[in-house]
Amino acid sequence: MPALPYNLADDLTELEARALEYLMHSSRPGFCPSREEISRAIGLGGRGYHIVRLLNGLVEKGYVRLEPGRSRAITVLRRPDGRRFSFDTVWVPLVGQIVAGKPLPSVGQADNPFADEAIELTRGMVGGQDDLFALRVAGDSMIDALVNDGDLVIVRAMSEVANGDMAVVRVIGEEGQEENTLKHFFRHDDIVRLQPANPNMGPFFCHASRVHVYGKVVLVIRQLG
Amino acid sequence: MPALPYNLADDLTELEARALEYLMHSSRPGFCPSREEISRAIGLGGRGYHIVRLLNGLVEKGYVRLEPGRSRAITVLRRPDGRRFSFDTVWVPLVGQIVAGKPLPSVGQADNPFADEAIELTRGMVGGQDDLFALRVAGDSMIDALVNDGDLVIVRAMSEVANGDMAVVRVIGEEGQEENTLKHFFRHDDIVRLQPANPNMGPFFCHASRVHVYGKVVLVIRQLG
DNA sequence: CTTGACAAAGAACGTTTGTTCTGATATGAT
DNA sequence: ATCATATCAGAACAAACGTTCTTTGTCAAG
Repeated sequence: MPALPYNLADDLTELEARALEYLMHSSRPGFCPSREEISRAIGLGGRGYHIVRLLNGLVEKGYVRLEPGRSRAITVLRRPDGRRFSFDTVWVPLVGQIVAGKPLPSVGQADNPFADEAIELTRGMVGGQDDLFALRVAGDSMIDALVNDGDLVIVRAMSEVANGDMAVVRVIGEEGQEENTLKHFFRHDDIVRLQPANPNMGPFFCHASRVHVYGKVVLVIRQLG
Repeated sequence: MPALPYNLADDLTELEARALEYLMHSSRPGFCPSREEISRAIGLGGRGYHIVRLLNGLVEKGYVRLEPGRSRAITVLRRPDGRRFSFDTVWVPLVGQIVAGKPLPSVGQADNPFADEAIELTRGMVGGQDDLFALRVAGDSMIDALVNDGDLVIVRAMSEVANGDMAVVRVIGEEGQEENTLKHFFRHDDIVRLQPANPNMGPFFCHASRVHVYGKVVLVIRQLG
């Protein structure tokens, strides 16, 4: 039995902890173990009264819930260390790339090669937030936001963000050129200050009418390997 | 029947789509519907041959998987719009902070204030990898790796990494001082080249005996919102 | 109207599952 | 050694489950 990566709550017996561990790691949609399977998994046999007592113990201590009258219906509520357990994931559509010089693709655009892709995240990572979309960063033009080529940026779509939020914005320059960036957003009356995440770099100021906000950056994910 | 928030794949019949919709939204760890429940949910009755045909259709089209010989064992593979669907998550223990000047905490250390924490990630994000642990970055000393204060670094524990991998390493200086960094790792005979992720910064060379590898960085996560 | 094709529902059957009762084994106190 | 207690395992039973066969109903073509 390998060491667990966390401390066990002290109200669990050895067998209860093993059963809970097994349930937590094996239970998924489409795979709900029966009592005999639990019994075998923790080194016991059969499906006799000992399993009934073991599961009742876990129920009374608040670790699992049994659906009465259903087979294979055991829901884990808390982990063996007592912390809440959930299995919630959300799918975030990958709407396209973010490139410094090009406009952002819109959701549901017909000719978007990314339209079919989506990123699966745990709900714990994005909170209960709605209106999320993902962008793949192309090029190293946003390196001052500590975001590099290939990184994923999860954005909550909103037209106005709070001061200090990291925002995906489009800046229209004096000569009409346009650029997307990721910056900390501060607005003082009609002047917007865009502050790079890299503390070694200075801010950029411009008039609010020249800044279009796509949304607030919720998460940056860099997959390396 | 309310409108679905996406377009249905055109290889699904009306009933197949309804059944898949029900499976996708009801299936969770601890709740796996039986065939009769599916039948009732889509407005039919009983558990006769029509349900067998319906499920076989979904299997043949690649939308679900049935575990042979198990009851209530239907895994959704694709959503009704054809996009991939999974619910797999893994828990990665957060073993502590990574600070430039301090040694890395070890897993299961008794006085570790992070010992109870863990990060839930989707399996798609880390592949099928094992021996993962998470570190919280403290301070901005690793900004040349595009990693800032508060970021989460998911590491696969290994004592040797391949050339080019982003690695968590400990460098022992000439005067005995030690430092943790995140760098791209290259080894040429006994000389190790540590290359910052930021292309604007130059490499660092040192003897292999002065570099201790903790593992390979698999994922960097920055939560902002 | 008749026929054939198809889908849904019901019946029959063997297996699985959960529950409960009972027996076997181990442990500890006296 | 004896007894009480606790725990695991097996047997018995009823309900649930999946499979297969059969029946019923619907619809379109001839």
